[in-house]
Amino acid sequence: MHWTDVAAKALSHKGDKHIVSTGITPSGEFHIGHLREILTGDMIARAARNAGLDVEFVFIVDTADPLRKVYDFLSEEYEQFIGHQLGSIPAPDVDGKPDWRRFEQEGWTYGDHFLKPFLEALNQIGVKPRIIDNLDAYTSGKFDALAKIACDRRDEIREAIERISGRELADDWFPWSPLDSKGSLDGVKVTGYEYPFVHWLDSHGVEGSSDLRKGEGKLPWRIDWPAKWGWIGVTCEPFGKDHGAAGGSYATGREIVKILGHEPPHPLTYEWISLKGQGAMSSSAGNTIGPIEALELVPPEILRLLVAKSKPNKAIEFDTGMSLVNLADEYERMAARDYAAELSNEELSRRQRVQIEDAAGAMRMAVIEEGTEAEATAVTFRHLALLAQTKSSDEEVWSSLRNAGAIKEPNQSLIDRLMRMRAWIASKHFPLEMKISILEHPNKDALLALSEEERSVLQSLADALTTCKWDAQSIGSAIPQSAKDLQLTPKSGYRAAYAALMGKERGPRLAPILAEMEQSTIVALLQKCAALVA
RNA sequence: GGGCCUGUAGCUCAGUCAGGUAGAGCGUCGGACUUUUAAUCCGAUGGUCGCGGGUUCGAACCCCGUCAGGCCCGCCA
Repeated sequence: MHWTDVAAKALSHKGDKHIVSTGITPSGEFHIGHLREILTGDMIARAARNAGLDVEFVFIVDTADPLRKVYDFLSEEYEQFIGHQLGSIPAPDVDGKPDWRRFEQEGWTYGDHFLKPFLEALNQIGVKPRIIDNLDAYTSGKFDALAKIACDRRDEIREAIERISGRELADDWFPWSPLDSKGSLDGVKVTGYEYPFVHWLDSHGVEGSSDLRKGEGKLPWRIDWPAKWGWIGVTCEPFGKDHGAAGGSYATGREIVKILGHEPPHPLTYEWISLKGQGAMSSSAGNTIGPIEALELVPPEILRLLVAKSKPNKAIEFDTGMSLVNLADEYERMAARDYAAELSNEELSRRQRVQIEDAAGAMRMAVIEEGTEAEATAVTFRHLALLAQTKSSDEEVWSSLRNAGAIKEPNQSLIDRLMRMRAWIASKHFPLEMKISILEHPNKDALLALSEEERSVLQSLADALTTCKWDAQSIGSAIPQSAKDLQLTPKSGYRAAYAALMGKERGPRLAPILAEMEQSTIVALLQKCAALVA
């Protein structure tokens, strides 16, 4: 059973109606690590719907969280906003300075700034959650009832946190962080509580009262989370391994939510996504890849497959080089399989059956449109990479594929793929290994690796290409013909050509590539090679 | 200090919850395809299941210990 189906089954034991929730703090650029959070939730929701449950998927944007520090991409002016809520401060402009104009005229906030591109990415990748703005939830009173319970029963909550996390809370700890006279959550002392007011004294010496009903403050994270579960009615939530450890916020949350009068959601802990060779992603270290950037290179269904095929507790290494090619080709192979037919084989061992079911499950989760069948495009990533590099216009790519019988007309997903392929080739991420290049000088080692017979073809090949018409078709027949003229197999001709022109044993189809180059350059290179081994 | 996760073929991982002859995909190697040689098809190759004990007729799986990597117990997907 695919991991999403395991989760769906667990949910079905608890009831028919479910709310799967995810949440992210928009403190900086979103990266593909965040995509795992939201895709994990989306996939569980899909699987649960497949299992006949009534499921809603929500995404909570934690705009009530404070700005922790002045990040590298922010100007010093943000110093004044430390401790202020992300949904109530201006967004940075291109220079990292607060954009007051948009803030005042359009209400464009820091949270909006980072959320917007992420929502666009979600749209592309087929995730359609109900979005909850956490700051709005506070100010509109959604947290009121549970915040009251938390304040009333603060001793029980304090005891739970201290016991489970093993840390000691300060004497003046209080389960509500009021906003101070300047709008900051930092350095505020709670001096008293009479519902609906929490009285406070701030770092400027100002006293005031925070109204729970109006969200003039927020619950600290370890209570904020279970309170969300409560008022939204969350029954399932995936979260990163940081929250999942013993003593972590899920452990305290599951007890606190009971104090608040609700049941804890079904948990699912997932591992991080890291960038190959660079460790965990972190905005401050600058080693991130944004969802938008990733989607410029990778088709969305392939990004989904990456998450779907890995069990949540497995760390994922994201790599924009060769692994991406392999992943994309794997998608094509998996899309072309007939899982029902494979499973109808009675002789399968339990192990083989599980592997087929998992592959089928991963493909169900990979498709963008829920409930549709993955469609194989009949063109591998490798082949498309080759065509994109040798054909300057898209039409030439399609006509090549038509001639090969791979397609009749390109469908939209193939058109998108070619567009992304071109972006990938132009980017720094495109692997050298995939790059097509014709040698400038003979590669002696490659020539010496040829057999005597193969070497003897070189001269014949040089001659054939000197006289041949310079188009793909003529070149294509000249290569094998030059070997046949010597009573050798076409293979010898190809091997000689690859060694001489690319310094490799094999490679992509040569004719169309050569046709794009100068005949005299190619012939000169072949002559040199022939002379070298003569 | 306490706890969680991970360690299985060259690589990526299933299989561990319900103990019963070690499984996939990729790669590699070989063959086929007499002009599309990064393609496709067929076949083969490949593992002291991190290590050491224990329980058992039988352990990758359960128990104890141990090593390595990652993470949590302030904030972090």
